[in-house]
Amino acid sequence: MGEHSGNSGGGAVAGSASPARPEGQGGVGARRGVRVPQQARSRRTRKRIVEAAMLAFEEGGYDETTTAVIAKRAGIAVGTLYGYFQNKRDILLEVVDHTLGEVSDLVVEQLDPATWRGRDPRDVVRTLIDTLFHIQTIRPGTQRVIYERYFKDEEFRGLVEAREEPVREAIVRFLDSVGPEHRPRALDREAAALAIYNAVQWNATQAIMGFSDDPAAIDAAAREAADMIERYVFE
Amino acid sequence: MGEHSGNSGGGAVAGSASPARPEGQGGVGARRGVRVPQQARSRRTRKRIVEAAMLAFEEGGYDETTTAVIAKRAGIAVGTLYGYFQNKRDILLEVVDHTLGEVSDLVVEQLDPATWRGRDPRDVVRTLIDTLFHIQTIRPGTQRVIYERYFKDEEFRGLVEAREEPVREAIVRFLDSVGPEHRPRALDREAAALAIYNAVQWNATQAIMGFSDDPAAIDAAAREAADMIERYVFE
Amino acid sequence: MGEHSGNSGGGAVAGSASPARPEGQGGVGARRGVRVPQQARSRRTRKRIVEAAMLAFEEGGYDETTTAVIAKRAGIAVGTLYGYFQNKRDILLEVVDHTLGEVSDLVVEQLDPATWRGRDPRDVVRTLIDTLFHIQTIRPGTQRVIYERYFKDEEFRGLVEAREEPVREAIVRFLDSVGPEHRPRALDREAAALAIYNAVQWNATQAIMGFSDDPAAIDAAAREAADMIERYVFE
Amino acid sequence: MGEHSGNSGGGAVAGSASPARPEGQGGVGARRGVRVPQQARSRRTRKRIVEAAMLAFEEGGYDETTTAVIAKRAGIAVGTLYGYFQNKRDILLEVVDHTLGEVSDLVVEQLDPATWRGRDPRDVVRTLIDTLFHIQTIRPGTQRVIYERYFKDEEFRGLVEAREEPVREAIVRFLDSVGPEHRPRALDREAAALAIYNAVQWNATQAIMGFSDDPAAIDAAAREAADMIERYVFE
DNA sequence: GATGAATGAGTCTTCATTCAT
DNA sequence: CATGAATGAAGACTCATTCAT
Repeated sequence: MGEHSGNSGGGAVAGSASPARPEGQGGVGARRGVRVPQQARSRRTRKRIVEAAMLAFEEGGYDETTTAVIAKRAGIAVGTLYGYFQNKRDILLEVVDHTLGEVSDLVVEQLDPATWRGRDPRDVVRTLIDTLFHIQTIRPGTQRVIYERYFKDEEFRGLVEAREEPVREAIVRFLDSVGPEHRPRALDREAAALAIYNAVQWNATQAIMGFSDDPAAIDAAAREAADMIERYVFE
Repeated sequence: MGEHSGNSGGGAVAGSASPARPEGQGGVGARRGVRVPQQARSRRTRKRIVEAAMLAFEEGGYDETTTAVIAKRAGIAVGTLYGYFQNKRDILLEVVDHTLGEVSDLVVEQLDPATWRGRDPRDVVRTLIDTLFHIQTIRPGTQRVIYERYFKDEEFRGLVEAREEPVREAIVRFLDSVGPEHRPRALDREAAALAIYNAVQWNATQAIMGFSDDPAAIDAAAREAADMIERYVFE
Repeated sequence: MGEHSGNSGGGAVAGSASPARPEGQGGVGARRGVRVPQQARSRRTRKRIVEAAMLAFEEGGYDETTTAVIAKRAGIAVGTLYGYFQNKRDILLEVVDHTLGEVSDLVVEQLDPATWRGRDPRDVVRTLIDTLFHIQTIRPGTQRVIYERYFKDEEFRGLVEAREEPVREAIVRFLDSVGPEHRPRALDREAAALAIYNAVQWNATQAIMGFSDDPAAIDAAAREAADMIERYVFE
Repeated sequence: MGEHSGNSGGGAVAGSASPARPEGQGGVGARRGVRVPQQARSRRTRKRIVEAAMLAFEEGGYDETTTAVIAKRAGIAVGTLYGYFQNKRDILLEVVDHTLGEVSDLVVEQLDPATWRGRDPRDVVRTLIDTLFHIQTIRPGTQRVIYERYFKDEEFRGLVEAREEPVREAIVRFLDSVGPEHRPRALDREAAALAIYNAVQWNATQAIMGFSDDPAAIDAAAREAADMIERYVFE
């Protein structure tokens, strides 16, 4: 449950995020020598790479982080990197996938319908907004990298969106859970969830990135966003 | 009024956007060797650079556009570029400043209070949202570049935010114009304007970038956003 | 007779082709850690390596073929490769030795004097040329590799020449078999054989590589070459 | 006449040898920033690059010569190299084109029909063979490189063949010049020229590369080749 | 002021070979 | 003997910036 769903194993991204280059499989080798880790040591190395890269990207951004730095942080040689990943971008893909996986799991967990049965729906909205704000504070550097690459790399964007989907679905479930007695009007749940997600996400991002040193300001922004969503949902 | 306010002259960005490196130099504000164009030809050259860069960034993104390409498009030599701008980033700064200036002017104009006096406030909200959506369609490539650099470069972000301020102020004025008879509750106008701006902006961006080929989907997203804001403002 | 003479066993090249680095080691001729296979399985593994390398070089060339690919094709680990061969080049040496061994055997067999006794000498020349042309069609990729390395690697060249010698000797025997009644003049058999071999070889190579898709053109080239050699030998 | 025809100027190869990548021309720039030298200094730099590369390839081969070495020999920075050539291979292309151009000019000049009018045709054959042998001694290292790349690179091969054509044509003219009174039979001039060229070329290459230290052996090989060609042509 | 040739540090990536398990 | 993860030197190429003409 703590372990984010999907990508369990390690190579999920390589498999799912790059379907564009099928690479026949039949020929010489599966993905030009990229190790499919089966041994314990191998798994550990892969993990170290991802962790090193995560920290490095977090601190320095993607472009600014060289493969050499990642390798050094992971305590391995550059070449070893390329035994596990096709290229630098693929490392980023996995790092982001992993990070968003964690985030997604967290949200889905926190928005678990079971926890809000019987509670005041308005309270639940606050929880939702808090959660959406909170996840932006996790690895802000990585969030920055995400925005940086989001519009530059179609595949990257697809990956991010795939990871955001469970969150949007959780919002849909949340909307469903709000009894009609509280919702005076019909809503296109999907469209509403998307609108809510987008609205809150960018308000959160701006608050976190802009007022990182002023928790009160962040809170205020969260409250304003909650206000907006409440009225949207309940009135 | 058509000419976007501020930066009138050309070097405004260089002066205002880079306060981090004051570089006292001369009283005139001239940076090391960077020409402050006074002659007509010089002004024209500067303009050509900015226009060439704008197109190039729009089409290819910032990192992908080399100074050589900008120069070629501007019909000048690379070296000449550096007679007008300290470095590539400063060109971007000016391009973005210029673009956002246009955008800002457009919004402020379209949201001119004079036009909405007497109209149904809900109509005005639609207009607002339409406008905020619309401006994202102007030079989408440049918008992409903005997101790409936004969190990478503090100064860049400051510049963008400075250009967004008039828009937020227009929203404030708009809120003011909605008579209390339509607003059942008190609003922190500033906070609300920010929340609205952020909410609409990201919904618009996602819609534009994601459904660029499906105007109906964009419209639907705009309507959903309008719905959200309406309830937020009027209920 | 099917099995090409020499190199029967597997390590012949390693022993004979590398006299440059004597490396006394043991009396057996074992090079540093390189296994001299005596066990059946070992011999089979070595064979698989050579076969895998042969195919890989044939398809992709020498430089382009990585040791990893060879290993994978052979169904073994990279490390295992180095249990049988000192380095990649030594594998090539053996591959080429093996290939040229087959070629050489084939030529010697086809030019077997017994078969041409009594036949029209001119016919025999055609046979000779046909054979020399034909052998170029066997594994053309490997032929390409040979030309590629021929002048880059002294030892390699020595190996190739050693394998070509039986062919030149067969030509000498062939010349001898042409009764003086058909040869109006004296010939330095060795020199003539070399001249013939070189002349035909390059004409064949050019024809095969250049007109690989046009058998008629290859035939024409072969006829022209035969013409040349006939006049040279018989007039 | 001394200056080899074609490629006079410097960029001929870039234009003629790479028609495979047309590069629309309309777009951003002609050949991604490759300088089209117009200024004197530029022309000199280009020449220095080609000369440095020629020497480097001659001494060390193509693969073994790094772009850094070429640059250092040329007394310039690596980047400068790429201002004149798209990549390392293109430098080779020009070097080889240049070298073969010289060779070709030399042959054509030496085989100038005017010089052999009235002379004993057999003498002329000797001259021909001598010339064909002689040209192999010019920059043998470059010849080696040619063989090394010849079958690895289609475009490269095309370039070489284009440069060999004038030589083959000269041989055709030579055959024409041999009066029918000396040629007892009809010859397909084109086919014969090719056969002759191939035959002599490889005999020469082998002699030069193999007996580089033994002029007598080279002479002997040349005589044998001459013998072969004479009989082919005259009998 | 304009030009555009020159610079060179900096990047990613490859791959033959080794060696701990 | 086999394995395959790890190594790391090496190389081609880029591009913002400078500066001699």
